[in-house]
Formats: sequence, structure tokens, C-alpha cells
Amino acid sequence: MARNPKLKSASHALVGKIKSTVDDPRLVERRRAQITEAAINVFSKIGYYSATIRDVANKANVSVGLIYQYVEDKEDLLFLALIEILDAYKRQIPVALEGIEDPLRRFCSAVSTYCSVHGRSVDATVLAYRETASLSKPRRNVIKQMEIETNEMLAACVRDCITAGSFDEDTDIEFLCYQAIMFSHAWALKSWNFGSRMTVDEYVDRGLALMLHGVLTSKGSRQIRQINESNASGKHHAARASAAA
Amino acid sequence: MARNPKLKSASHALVGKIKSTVDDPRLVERRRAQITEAAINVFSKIGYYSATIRDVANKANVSVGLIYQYVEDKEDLLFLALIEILDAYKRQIPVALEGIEDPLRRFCSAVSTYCSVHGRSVDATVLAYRETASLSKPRRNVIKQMEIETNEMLAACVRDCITAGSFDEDTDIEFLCYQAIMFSHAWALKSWNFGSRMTVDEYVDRGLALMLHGVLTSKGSRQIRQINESNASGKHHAARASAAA
Amino acid sequence: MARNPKLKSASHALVGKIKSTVDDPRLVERRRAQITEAAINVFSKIGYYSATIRDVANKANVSVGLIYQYVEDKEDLLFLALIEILDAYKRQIPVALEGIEDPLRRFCSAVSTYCSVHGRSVDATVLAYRETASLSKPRRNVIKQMEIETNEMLAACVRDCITAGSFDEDTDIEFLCYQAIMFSHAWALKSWNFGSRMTVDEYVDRGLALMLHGVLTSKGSRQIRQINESNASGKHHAARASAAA
Amino acid sequence: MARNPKLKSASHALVGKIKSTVDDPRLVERRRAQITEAAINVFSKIGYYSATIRDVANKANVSVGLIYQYVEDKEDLLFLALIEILDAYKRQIPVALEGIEDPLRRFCSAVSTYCSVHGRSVDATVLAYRETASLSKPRRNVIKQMEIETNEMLAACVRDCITAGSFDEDTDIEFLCYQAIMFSHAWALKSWNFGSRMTVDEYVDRGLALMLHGVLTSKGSRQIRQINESNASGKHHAARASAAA
DNA sequence: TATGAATGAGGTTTCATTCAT
DNA sequence: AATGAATGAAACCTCATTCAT
Repeated sequence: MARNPKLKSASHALVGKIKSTVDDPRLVERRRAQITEAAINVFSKIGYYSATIRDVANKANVSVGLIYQYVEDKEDLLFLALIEILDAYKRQIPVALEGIEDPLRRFCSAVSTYCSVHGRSVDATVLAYRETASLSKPRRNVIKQMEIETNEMLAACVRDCITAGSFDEDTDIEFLCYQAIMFSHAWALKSWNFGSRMTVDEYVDRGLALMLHGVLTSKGSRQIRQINESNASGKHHAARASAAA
Repeated sequence: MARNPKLKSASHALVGKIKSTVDDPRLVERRRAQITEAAINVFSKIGYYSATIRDVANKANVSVGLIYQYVEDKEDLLFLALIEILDAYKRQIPVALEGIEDPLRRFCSAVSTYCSVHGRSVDATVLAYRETASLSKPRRNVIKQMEIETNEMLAACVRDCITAGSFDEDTDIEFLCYQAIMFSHAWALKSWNFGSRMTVDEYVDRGLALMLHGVLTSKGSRQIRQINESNASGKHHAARASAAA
Repeated sequence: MARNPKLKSASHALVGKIKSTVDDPRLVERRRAQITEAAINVFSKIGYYSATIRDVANKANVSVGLIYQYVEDKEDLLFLALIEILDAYKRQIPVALEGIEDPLRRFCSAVSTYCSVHGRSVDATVLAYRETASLSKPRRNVIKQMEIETNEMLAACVRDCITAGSFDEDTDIEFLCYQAIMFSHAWALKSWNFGSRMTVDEYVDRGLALMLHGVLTSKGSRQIRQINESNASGKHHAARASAAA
Repeated sequence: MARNPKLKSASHALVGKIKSTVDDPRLVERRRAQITEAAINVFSKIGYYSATIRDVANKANVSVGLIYQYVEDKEDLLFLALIEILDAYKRQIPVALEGIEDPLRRFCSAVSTYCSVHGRSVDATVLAYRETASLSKPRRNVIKQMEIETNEMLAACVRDCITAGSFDEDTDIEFLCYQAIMFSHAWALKSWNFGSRMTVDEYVDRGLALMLHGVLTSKGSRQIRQINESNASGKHHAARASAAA
């Protein structure tokens, strides 16, 4: 039941469209990663428009000119940053689901990972939210498409839950997924409001409880109770896991 | 049971801190409204940073210089815009609740209004999301405070529902409110994804159904069924109402 | 036999295409003249590419920003400069011919003026020669067209000479005009080589002598001798005239 | 009566002043020729300032770094290009005069060659005109000196014509030479205007006719008629010759 | 000797802000 | 009070030049 994690190529193709004066593809990849990392950092902190190319260059410990050998535009920098952020989801969720067989647990894990990936770098997610609009239309569409693809990973979990009889047969899959995703985004967007009151894990637990009431079958409800119990006893492990992420 | 709508003064006090070279307070208010209107319009469309003062001046049919007689900064413009947007919520929700006695209906109406106010000008809400971070820290806090105050109107509805026995006694009020608000924001933020698939009303209905399952008492469940039935028969009215908004 | 000097409008129309953020047409005209003057000066001395906008701004005693309110591009500056240079010819030649009736004298005066206008600002002419190629193709064509129009003023003189029987009937008008114009450009282009050896007047006299041998009729030859004699006695006047130009 | 063609050394000495990090003189010469060729090509097409070192490197199929091992400056590249262009004249004219004994024919051939060399690469000549001013003063003087030396080859022809009694004894040699040279440059500079109306040969014929009227003795006039007649019958040969050039 | 990635000074351009009218 | 021309700091981006390999 393990899914194919070979999703890397999609964004690779997009990034490949950005022109570079440097030939060696290894170097291009390494430098771009270095620059993108810095860009995410800087943009997250002070915003895309406030950040200067020099800010990014300094953060990346390279010269301004170097950046322009791997990127055509300042907008390219934003594009690379957003792609990397969205890509992180696509890479992390399959990892989190690895080894988990039970569909309901898979769903819960996926939601939890969504929140945690956000939590790892709240600023980056907020960046994705704030600045997608600053892109050109075609690129904005690329980002939207990536979001949709990521969301599909969650939808697959939901479908499995229905097949397994844990969720109602007439569950509106898309709608449920969307609420789950918004729920996790909310953590990132408004962590200034919630962060002080609860941990991510508590946040996820409560959110799942709220959302699932509407879709759980009686069998599903029983399972959830078991899951919560085992989670409670395995808290140490969970804590460690989320810290490592 | 009508709440005090005299909240206007709060933002007024804040706006009052913005210096103007013009003395006549009537004129200041009128001009600021004119300029703010234009600012919301322009910022919503092309973003705060991309918009120039001249853009705003043109939209407002005034000169660039005039703006600087009612505002100190470009940031002031953003601040005024965001305050006006948030203020609209505070003004509209009490109006929507007027005359409704039943707490559960009040709650549903409030959520619906949240979404609809957004819907009236999706761009403006997105603006609030995107650009709050562009403010100076103290002003960002002011905006956050305003959000919290607005949310309190929803919290009051929830408390009434608990008192009336429609919601569980151990409902996490803040958490529920927050999810409801995120739910309505989601409509604005992602209407590009959902707008084509359903109307605001459908969106609200489904969302409430999902969220409330977790908190409704058996009494509450019965009420909801009644509400939905009466809504169904009163669709014309609802349609007209949302069209007028 | 006086020609219509109302040629100003042609270049005016072209200049009008350049966008300005300033509304008052009087001011635009005055500022553009001021800036163009400075641009000609600076570009002539150090070349279009070596000159910076700041150089031009300093020379014109205005700020850098001001220039960009009257001009879109650095290229606009070059365009304005070249148009002004070519326009000077169109303005000066009719003035020089004013009051002269005899066609042969008119022709000689025209050639002399060509050289003198150059002489007034050799650098400007060299600029026109060097930098026309730096313009975009459509603008390069505009400049070419202006040159052709200017040349036409000389061609008219030649035609009159033929009609009056001073030049051979089978004179190749275009070719003769072109050589005359090249001859005057040569003075500008290579004045570093000739300037030390003779005055403009001497240069023109010799050049005309050389060129006209091929086209003068016997009547024309007689006239030329008279002209040269009267010129010799009227040297003072001529000197003053060329100084005033 | 053949002149010494050993003029190569002059420019060689100049080029020798340009420092190179490479020792082997053979290699230096070969590489410089390769680079200069590319530079002429690129500069001619898009101008000295618009062209980048990388453009030249690409055209020459070498790396950017390699260029800087044979040249100190971008200006060196221009200098090399201009020297090569002027040198081509010095090399070609003696070749064209080879075997021609009659002084008047030699003069006509020389003028024709001037135009034709230009014609071979109009762009290169225009380059020489436009960009000489972009050089440092000492180097500009070097180029001027080279022009003067080249012109001297024409002057020698004129002197021979005078000695042979074909030209008036009081011919102003320098002035005539200069006009002849300007005449040939004109072809290059304004070929956009003339190129469509006549061939180089026609252009030269007409120009010589015009210029020589003023200096030909009666003997010279007779010779010219003969030359023109023989030219007319030898058109095939001439056509082939100009094609080969 | 040849390469091409890296540097950073400097140019063009924008636009928030001022101020004379 | 209202206008809009003028200012100039600061941003993006280019490209000649260097230098490690």
C-alpha cells in the first residue's frame, strides 16, 4: 500500500525552465539550493518586496552577481522558494506514512504531518500564502497545481478510509480534505494566536476530533478511541518524531 | 439580547493617531474615507508594494500631494485600509444578527455573514491576509486585536448556544470559533478553487454540518434539521439576501 | 522664391510620442529643451554609452528623477538630441537663404551653411554620425528621414540652378547634393585634420571650386568668378554672419 | 615604380605593446587574429558598447578567460579591431596597383579599391568611424596616424599624376586626396541610401568624373576618355575583380 | 594554456516624499 | 486646502575582470 515517492521530477521540470549561465548541472543544483534556502529565509522574515537581492546574497554568503548566474529575475527567486516549500510537503508526507497500514491512522498521520511541516517553518508557509500572488500568472498556476497535487495525497487517504469502512460512504472527499488542509494552514497562519495555548499535537488532536465527528462510522469511532489511547501511551515517541521533523 | 454596536470608536481612536495637516475633522473623515476606499481597491488588485501612491491618488481622483495631507506614510494607507476592512465585519455581523433570537440560528447566521462579508470583496480579505505582515509591529498588533474583538462576537454566540443547551457543555469555545473563522477565511483565500464548484451558501451549509457534528447535543441536532428545512423553503429569500449583499 | 520654413511640426510630432508624466505642454517643452541641450553637450563630449544619466542631469542642473519625468528611457535622450541637431539644420538653412535671389548664390550659401552649422558644434554632428546606430530601428528610420528632408533643401537649390542655366541640364542632382553634404560632413568629422590648415570659408571655397567644375555651364563659371570677387570684398560681412550663426 | 609594401611592421609594433600572458609569439598571433576577427564581427553588428566580452568569446569559440590572456582590456579588443580594419587597406591597395603603370589609372584604381575594401565589409568601416572616439587619446592618435599613412598611398598617386602632366601643377594634393577618401567613406557610411540606386563601380565612375573635372589638364581629360572606353569593354574583368575582392 | 564560475562596482530606473504655488 | 513638479535614495541588474582549477 506504500505510494510512489517519485514526485521530485515534477518540480524539477519547472525549475529546469529557469535559465542559468552556468553549465554544470550539479553545480546549478547545489547553488540553486543554497540560494533558495537563503531566499526562503529572508523572504519569510521580511517579505518578498522588502527583501533585497543583496539581503539574499548575504544570507547565502555569495555575491549579488552570482545569484544572477543561476536566476534571471528576482521573481525567479520567489518562484524557487515557493516550489521548494511546496516540494517539502510532497517529500515529507510519504515518509510519514511509510509503514503505516491502517487507513485511518494514515489519514491522521497525514494531517499531523501537514501541520508539522508547517510547524517546522511556519514562516515559509506563510510566505507561500502571502506571496504566491506576487508571481506572474503562469507561475501562479504552477504553484496552484502543486498545491492540488499535494492535496491529492490526503485525498487518497480519505478514499482508503471509505473503502475500509471507517468513513461514511457519502463523505464529500474534496471538502473534507480541504477543511483538513485549511486546518493545518491555520496553524501556520495564526500560530501567533494558538502557539502559546497548545502544542501542535494537541491542536491536531482537537481538530481531528472536531472534523471527524461528521464522517466517522461507528466502526471508525471505535478505532479513533484506540488510536488516541495508543497515542497517549506513545507520547514520548510522537514528541521525538515531531521534534526530529 | 441585542449587543452593543458601539464598537466604531475603537478603530476611530486608532485612526485618530494618524496625523493630518488638515484641521477640519469633518473634512479629514471624508477625505480619509475617499482615500481609503481607493487604497483598498488598488492594493487589493495589484498588492501593497506594487501599488504606487500615484495609483491610489488617481483612483481617488485627488492629487498625490493631497494624500500626504491626510496621511504620513504609505504604510498609513495600508493601515487605514486594513482597519476599514476589519471594521466592516464588526459593522455587518450585528446587523445580520438583528431580530434573530434563537442562539443556534444566531451562530449559523454569524458564520454565514463572515463568509458573505468576505464574499462581498474577496480581494479585500485576501489583502488583509497578505499584507498585515507589511505593517510595523505595533500596528500589526492593533490589527490582531481587532481580529480578536471581531471573533469575540462569534464567541458570544457559541456561549449562548451552550447556555441554551444546543452545544455540549465542554465545547472548547475558542477552538470552535477559530475553526469557524478559518473556515470562512478559507472561502476568501481559496475561492479560486471552490468558487466554481459551489455557492457561498452551499459552502456554509456543508461546513457547518461538518463542524457542528462534534459539538451538537441531541437537542441541537434536532434544531439544525429544522433550520435546514426552513432554509430550504426560504431559499428565495436567502438568495435575494446574498445577492443584495 | 522663398521656401516655407514651417518644418518645425515634423519633428514636433515625433517628440510628442515620447511620454511625459508632466502635463503642462509649455513646461514639457522648456524642460525637454534644457535636458536635450545638456544631453547633446555630454554625449558629444564623452559619447552616448559612456555618459550617465547623472552626467546629463548635472549638466542640466536638474535631478536625475526629473529627467525621467520628461523621458522614458536613456534612448529617448539620444533621440531628442539627434532630432534637435538635425532640426537645427532645417531651421538655419532657410534663414541663410533669406533674401538671396540668385540660384547659384543660394546653392553656395546653403553648402556654406551646412558646414557652418556643423562648425558651430562639430561635436554634435559627429554625435549624429556615431550614435544614430544606437537607436532602435524605427527611430533610426525617423532620423534617416529627417536627413533626407534636410537634403531636399539643397536639392531645391540645385534644381533652381539648372532652371537658371547655371548648371548643366544633365546634372545628377541627387549625386551632387550627396557629395556636397558629405563634403560638409567631412569638415565636421575630420576637422581635427583640416581645422588647423584652413578656415571653414576657405574649405568651402575650395570644395565648391572642385565640385562645381563638373557641373557648371560657361554662364555658371562666369557667375562664380563674380561671386568670388564680391565675397572677397565682403569678407567682413561674411565673417560676422558666420560668427552670429 | 612599385612602392614598398613592408608597412605591416608599423601596426605590428603597436599591437606588440598589448601585453599577453602567453609567451609563444606564434600562438599569440594566431589567437589574436582569431579574437580580432570575432571582435570585428560582433562590434560591427551590435556596436562596441553593446557587445560583451562573452559575445566576442562565443563568436571566436573560445572562453572569456582566454581572451584576457591575449588582451588586457575590452578597449584592447577595439584597438585590435580598428588596426586590423585599417591594415586591410594598406595591404589591399598596393595589390590593386600592382602591374598598373599609368599614373592616372593608378589613381583611379586606388580610389576604386578604397570604395571596394569598404564595400567588402561596410560594417567594419562604419565601425572604424563610429568607435575610434571610444579609444583613449593616445590610441586614437595611433589610428589617426594609420589613416594618414594610408592616405599617403593615394597622395603618391596624385603626385605621379602631376609629374606625368595629367593633373594641374597647382592641384592641392592634400585636399584632393581628402575629398577622394571622404567620397569612398561616404559609400560605406551611407550605403543604406545609395546602395539601392547604383553599384560601387557606378558610384566610383560618377564620383571620379565629378572630382576630376577640376584638376584634369587637357591631356588628362583625353586619357580619362580612353580609360572609360577601355573600362567599358573590360567590364567582365572588372566585375570579376570586384567580386573577388 | 584554457576554462568558466565568481565578484562587485556602477548604471539605469522607480517612487515615496517634499514644497512652492 | 489642493496641486503636481521636483528630488534623490535605493533597488535591480549587467558585465568587465579575476582566479582557482
